Amino acid sequence: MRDEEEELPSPEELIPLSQSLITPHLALAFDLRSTHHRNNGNSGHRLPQTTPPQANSSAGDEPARTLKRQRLVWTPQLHKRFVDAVAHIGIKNAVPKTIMQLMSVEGLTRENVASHLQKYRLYLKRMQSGGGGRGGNVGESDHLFASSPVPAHFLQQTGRQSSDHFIPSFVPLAETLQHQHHQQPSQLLHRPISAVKMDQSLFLARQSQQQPVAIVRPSSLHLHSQVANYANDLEPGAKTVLTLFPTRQD
DNA sequence: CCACGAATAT
DNA sequence: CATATTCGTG
Repeated sequence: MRDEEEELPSPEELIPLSQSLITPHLALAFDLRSTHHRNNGNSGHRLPQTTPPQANSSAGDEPARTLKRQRLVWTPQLHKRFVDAVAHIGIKNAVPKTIMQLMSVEGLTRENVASHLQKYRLYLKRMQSGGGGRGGNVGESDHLFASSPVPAHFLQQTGRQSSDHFIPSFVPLAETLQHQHHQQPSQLLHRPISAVKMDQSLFLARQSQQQPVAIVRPSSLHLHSQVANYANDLEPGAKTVLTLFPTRQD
């Protein structure tokens, strides 16, 4: 009944959703002083990321220069959101933009998702290639992906069947989410999250590079209704999947 | 022109 | 190896 996932069920899991990318500055702060729940209260941080390499010098709302986007670190939690999103729109409809919207992670770009999606697909493929057998598939390299259960239907389909079926009506979640509590980005960071964990340090540690890394942390309120719901449904063995999408495989 | 995705670069 | 960026295609 239970799977053997869950590497570190940190409070973050329990915390509602919505995560935001925090700035490199903060990331560095974490890196330097590990165990400190320094009130980063700093909410004034905006993502340097929204910076298209060029143009935009007019509107005056985007810093637009001098800052480049940091490498995004996909934490298990973030990946979970990713998988949840993909699972619910159906892997068939899972394209970067849609996924990005469903995830509702501030600062997440389509490119970020596209890149991750590409890798995720490879992972799924690899998994099929020897899923039950031993032999080199699913190795140590898949840690991240292994941290989230694969919704059962992502695989297979070597043949190309009609997986086109009904797409649940709650798909437009993205928009629902947005008009639910859409707060301004800046406000999201205002929360005095007490549960900020240091797993992030782990990820930072993996980065031997000197480039600043953007990490994510669970933020505060914000969308928790529906997203949370579908997150629960992820558990296999329950009523799950059928409501979500076609379990068409043969 | 935009978005996707495979290939390629860092 | 993980993520970003490029590039061809639809």
